[in-house]
Amino acid sequence: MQQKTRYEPTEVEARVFAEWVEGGYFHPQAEGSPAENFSVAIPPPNVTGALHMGHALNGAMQDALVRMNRMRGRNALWTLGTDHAGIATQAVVEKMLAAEGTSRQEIGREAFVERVWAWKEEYGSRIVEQYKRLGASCDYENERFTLDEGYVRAVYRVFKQLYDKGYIYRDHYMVNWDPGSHSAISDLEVENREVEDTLYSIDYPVEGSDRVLTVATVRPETMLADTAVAVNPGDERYADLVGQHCLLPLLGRRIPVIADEHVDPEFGTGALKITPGHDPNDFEIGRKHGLEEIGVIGPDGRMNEEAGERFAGLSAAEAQEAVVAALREQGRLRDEEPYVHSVPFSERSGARIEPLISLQWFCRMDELAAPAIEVVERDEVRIAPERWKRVYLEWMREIRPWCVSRQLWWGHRIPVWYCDACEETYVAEQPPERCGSCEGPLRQEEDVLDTWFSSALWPFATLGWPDETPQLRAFYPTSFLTTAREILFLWVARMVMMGLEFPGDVPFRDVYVHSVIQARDGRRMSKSLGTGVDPLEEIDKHGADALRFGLLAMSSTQDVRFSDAKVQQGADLANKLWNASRLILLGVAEVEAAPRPRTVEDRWLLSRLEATIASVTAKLEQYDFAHAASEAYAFFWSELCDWYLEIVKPRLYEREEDVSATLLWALERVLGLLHPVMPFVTEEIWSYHPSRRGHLAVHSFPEADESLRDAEAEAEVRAGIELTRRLRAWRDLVEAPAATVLPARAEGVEPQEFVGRLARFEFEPNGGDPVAAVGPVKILASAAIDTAAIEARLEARREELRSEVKRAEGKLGNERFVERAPAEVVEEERQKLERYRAELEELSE
RNA sequence: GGGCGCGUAGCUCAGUGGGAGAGCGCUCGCCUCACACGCGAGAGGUCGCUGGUUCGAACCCAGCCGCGCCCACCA
Repeated sequence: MQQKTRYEPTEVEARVFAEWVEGGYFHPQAEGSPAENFSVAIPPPNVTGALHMGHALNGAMQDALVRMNRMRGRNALWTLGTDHAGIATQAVVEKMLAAEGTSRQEIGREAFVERVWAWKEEYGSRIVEQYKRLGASCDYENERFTLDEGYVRAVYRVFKQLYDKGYIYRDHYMVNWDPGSHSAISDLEVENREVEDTLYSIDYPVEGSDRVLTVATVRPETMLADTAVAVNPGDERYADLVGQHCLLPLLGRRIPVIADEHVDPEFGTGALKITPGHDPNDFEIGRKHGLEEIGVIGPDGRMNEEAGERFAGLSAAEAQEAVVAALREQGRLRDEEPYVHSVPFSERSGARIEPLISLQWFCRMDELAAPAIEVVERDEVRIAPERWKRVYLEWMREIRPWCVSRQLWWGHRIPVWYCDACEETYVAEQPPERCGSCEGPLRQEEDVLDTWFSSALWPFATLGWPDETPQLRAFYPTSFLTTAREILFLWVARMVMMGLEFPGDVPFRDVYVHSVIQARDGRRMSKSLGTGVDPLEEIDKHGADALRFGLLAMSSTQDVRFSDAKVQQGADLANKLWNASRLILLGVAEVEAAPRPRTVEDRWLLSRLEATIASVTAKLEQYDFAHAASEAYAFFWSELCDWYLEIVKPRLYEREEDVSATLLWALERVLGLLHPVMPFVTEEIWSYHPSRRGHLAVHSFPEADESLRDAEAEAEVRAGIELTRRLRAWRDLVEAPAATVLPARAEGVEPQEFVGRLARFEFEPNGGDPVAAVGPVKILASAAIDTAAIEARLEARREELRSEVKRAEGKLGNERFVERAPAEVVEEERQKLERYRAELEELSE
């Protein structure tokens, strides 16, 4: 420590982390109640994932709270694990197969799933290792995976029970078909983008008449699946046509003209083609009117035989061209114009969603949502910032059935078995041997469950549910959850519903929706845009503590741009901590750390320290990480280092025992206070502290001692600091050489000893004539002072004072202010005015 | 279409009713025996615009302009 004037994080972090793990500090005893303990279930990152800035921020927040609570002596559990991430993981392995010139279809389901497991064993722990780099104090002894054995059991139990309650059912229904991943996806995985398409107007002849109904569409190829034309029931233009039929161009199918409120008479011609098989709105209308549902586009995105010989086999895009050409040929194409509208795309594969009807498994949500709404309304689950509470509630109140099946191979294969012989369906946690009715063989459902179905169970499945484990008793409900707002519905809401339905209690007490860290230029961080900032690179360059401090300091309730300056600030703070600690630890006498105030400055420092502890702690508890970090920084840097250490240096050099004890005490408390934010550097410094009995990670967290607060000392030292500043500014102004000690004489109150020392003034009782006055200090003539500059300085100060006097006079001259403002505000203003006038008078002498 | 958020110093952001702040950057002076990743001193803002409420508005209200996000079934 003696020689190292720089803190080198890379030399420290891996070693310190290993010590923590060896100490077993991250694996708490499963004892006590959830109210006494503290637990967090990490938002499980995808196994395919690499640590990105969102993980790092999220992790820094969780770790700060987990560490603080662990230091407070609570059993603190931070459950770690990964999500099998169906589509993403399957895509990675499919890509590998493609590179080998094969495909999953070629090798078959069983071999494919084996390949994915092999991939997982080899690469799946990458992100876990990356969390360690961050210093995350997760329970690495009990890492979970959403497809591990116990977890699968929980998933099957949940599926079975929801099925038995009648919530889970199978239906032919309109789904978002993702041609990219060849699977249905949920509404929440669809993003709408503005796209310019062509809006085609097509004439549909009315049967037995020479009239036509003109409909508009951006998807003319879907007309092949039209089963009606709809108009608004109040639309007089078409009132007589309702109940009649149109003849579908190209195919000649007879389709009814129906009336439905959904149709906007103002849009286009007021006539709408109805395609229940390929449009979500039309599907609803179709079901309402009992229309036939025809599918002309298959899961492969190609036209099927229903589209007719002429179009079958074409891709949808090709079919569009062909249909338009055919319509034009027949003179049915009335108009085409460019049209900008929003179009659904898959967030997973990026492909344009093909709405189509298919046989899927759904989960009815109304019954599950009701209690999940109540607990949030009653603040049994608190959502912060407050505005997200409303967003959550509004979404929950309009919740729709959840399509839980996915046409993938990687995931929880749906625990349903069919008997082809007698058409029985079995839903079970364990595979049934054979059909109970006909003894025939059973065939398991091919589809797997939506990844989010299993993530929804995360807080309790990781604790051993459905078994009544000690872990579940000790740590469920978990204490809090930090999350990005984009998964509020996808994940958070579903955990609340499942938690209430299965273990029977909320999954967490507090939800903190954190800000999004954008790229430096304000765009979103994204791999594909190349705008991402790699947290591991930042850790390599500046250390994990620096990144953690930076992220917490830049975090906010609103989105913020990634700030290199804040990370640098964190690195600087680590270095400053190191060097201030060197000064203290290498300089102190051999004494016990204890508050031993001898001077007013000691009392000031202790008072400020306790105030800071109280404030920073309160901010951490309120998830106000940014202010917690910057307040701790400001106290340590400015008050402790810039002022107190400079003030007590002479006493420290003499190895005075009082100041030694006080400094050791203050250092211990500062290290403890900062440990949740910067665990590595504080732990490293602690290893040199004479009070050390064990690791800082499990040392007690400082609790503010109100008895050390001292308003008088604070005021007195504040005045001394202010005077020192003014004296320094004065010497800068007259360009006195930095090293020269200037003569001065104090009049009235004698300033504290440190004022002269830190401002480099020597106070003499006598001496010559004063050339200037700074507060109670008369500065005496000396060769080092440029007298011409003094007058300029005086005049500048007088000007400042005149303007202040004028401002205060104006305010106090306002009768209504004096009458209506609170008395103490008016009094304060009066005192200021007096002070300014006095100083002005003094300077004008 | 509905909702939410934001516009404060050159940059990134705090500040939600009583004299405009931080970090970085910039200027000047310092290698003062913990730290030059440092120390000291400064310069720099019509607080998006317009009205209103108030003794008093960056802060509350209304409207407008600009930016971002979420939700939504107008072809």
